[in-house]
Amino acid sequence: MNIYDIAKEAGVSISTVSRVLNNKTNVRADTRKKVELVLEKHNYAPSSIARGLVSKSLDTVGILTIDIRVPHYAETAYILERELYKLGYNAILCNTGGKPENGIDYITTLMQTGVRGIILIGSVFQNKYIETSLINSFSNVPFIVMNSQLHADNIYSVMFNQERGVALCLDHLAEKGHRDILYVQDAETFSGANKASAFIKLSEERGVADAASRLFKTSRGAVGGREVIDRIIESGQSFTAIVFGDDLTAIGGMQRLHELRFKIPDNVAIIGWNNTKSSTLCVPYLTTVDNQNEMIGVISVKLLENVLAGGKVSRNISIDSSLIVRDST
Amino acid sequence: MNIYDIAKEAGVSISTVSRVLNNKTNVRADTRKKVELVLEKHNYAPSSIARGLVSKSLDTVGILTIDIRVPHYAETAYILERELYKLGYNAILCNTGGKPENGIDYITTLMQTGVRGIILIGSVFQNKYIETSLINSFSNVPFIVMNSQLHADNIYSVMFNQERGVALCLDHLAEKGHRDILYVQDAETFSGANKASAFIKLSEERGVADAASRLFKTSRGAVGGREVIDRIIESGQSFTAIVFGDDLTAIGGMQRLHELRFKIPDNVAIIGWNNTKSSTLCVPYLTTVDNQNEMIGVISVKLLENVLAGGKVSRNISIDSSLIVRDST
DNA sequence: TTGTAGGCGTTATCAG
DNA sequence: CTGATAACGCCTACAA
Repeated sequence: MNIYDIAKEAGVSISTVSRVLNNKTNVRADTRKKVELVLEKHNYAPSSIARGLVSKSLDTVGILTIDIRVPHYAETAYILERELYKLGYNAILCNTGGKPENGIDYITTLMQTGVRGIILIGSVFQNKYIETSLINSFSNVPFIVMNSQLHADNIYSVMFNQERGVALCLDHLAEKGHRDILYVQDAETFSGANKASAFIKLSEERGVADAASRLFKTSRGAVGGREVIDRIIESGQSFTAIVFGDDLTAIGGMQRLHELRFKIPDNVAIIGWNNTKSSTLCVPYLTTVDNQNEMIGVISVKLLENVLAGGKVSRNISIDSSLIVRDST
Repeated sequence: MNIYDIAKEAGVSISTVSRVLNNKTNVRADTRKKVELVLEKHNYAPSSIARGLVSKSLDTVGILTIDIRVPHYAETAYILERELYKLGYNAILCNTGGKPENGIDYITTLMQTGVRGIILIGSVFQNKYIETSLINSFSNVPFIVMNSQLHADNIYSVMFNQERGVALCLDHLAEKGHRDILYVQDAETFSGANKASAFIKLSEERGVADAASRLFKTSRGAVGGREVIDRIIESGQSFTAIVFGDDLTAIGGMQRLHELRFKIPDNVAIIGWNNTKSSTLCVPYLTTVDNQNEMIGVISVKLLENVLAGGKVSRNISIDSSLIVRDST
């Protein structure tokens, strides 16, 4: 069934059918009715592909993530997909595995298929070379970057205010009487580095002498969390509280501390990040930074919508947060 | 840049360019070379949309899931996306939220956009009405159903052998000396019901009197797990081991049991299901049924590939599993 | 208000 | 082996 079949059966031309299909105003009421009847009778839906050939794009948006299996990313992808669908867009999922070359490959394919825009969940790309390559090659499609920052005319970013999150942690811990606070960075991403440098900066503002020595790095996840605890203890660095870059890493850390006979929160206070499901699956329940996932997702899609509508938009949006206090502090 | 521009620059006709683009054999070597040079020079990629207009489909596959935030589904979606991409297909993500009407809506849209096939992760649909509607409306696209069963000419299913999984649990627990084994069903899905009835059947085969009374139901997740423990105890039903339909539910159950001063595995043995990340984030580490997620995903895509290639395929594939024994039993 | 004709970028058919 | 030319299904001037 195509537009010609409908036109023939309704006794009108294809232009008229097209007008009805696209809710144009210049159609006489009874003509419209006549066409609509046929449309409904056959449950007709126009071919997106043929439409796309004219508009040079499909109603799709690419979602790039490093790995949808990471709960935090899945959460975001869910929100994005839901919001996009409300607007009539389908979401194309891409897992880059953290490899820039995969990302480039995906973006190339996405462009070829005529996506309306591309949303990056987190730091899919991390170096200037790729950034520039993006700028030069794909300037005709808007990119929304969540929690990361890239610079080009067609790039817009929605960021969680990491520094504010770190400040909340430090203030909360200070209130609880903690002086020796460590930070564990578990990702070399933009936001990971951001949090770490905020920690150093804010610690020093609060009078900590050599804050950089209170920063430890590890890999994200329970294993990384366990492993870094051993290294911290080995280092001889004193501590009564540890802030982790992600809940899972924090949980791994808690496990290891537990094995080493530390009591949480009596001997050590622990704060996680992202307010994931896991943070209430562990014992004790984890105090964590709410990353405003829902809000960032909704705003990202809204931003894309505005950009596509050609309206004036702000290029960088920053979103504040709160600390969710539970039993680990 | 389109095929005409390339043709002009290479000094050939668009037909020849098309032939080169599609690796047809009937092109003289030097002609091919000439065209390829221009192609590379401009980094040319043909429009998928225009291609789609001819082939009436795009290189996309719809992935329908209830909720990508469920770790088990995210895991599956990741595998599917990866395998599909290897084959040159983009994955369109759809979260139905468990509502059949959403599912219908998504499928309608997907058809309109010309997907090559649709893969359902789990029981997205659950009643005969919708099943029939599917059959009638969308018979021109193959559906791959994972861990659920629907009947129509264009439906193929890849199933984890639930009954075998339950058998492994019962045998393992029997070996550990357990007689009073309960099963907690945490989903009214096809596979959920499947496991539950397998439990009853196998228990009775093993000489349990009123196995049905040893089946409890709750909602999936930690909260459901906690809640069902209270009901079990209230019921007065004796037990020394509990098998849960999902890890998260099992973890909730363990938490509650812990609060009630039960020792795991000394007083109660616990088995989860799906071998999720969470199963090694809890204390004690959870014994769980490996659901062969990876295998099922790979095979599902392979099956779709074969169907699309028009080859002979088996309509129902069943996959066996193993029990991962950890500290909770 | 309605209809006709051309174009969107490919692939496929059929001559040459 | 290569090149016209006609689809594919829709949208959009432009004409009536």
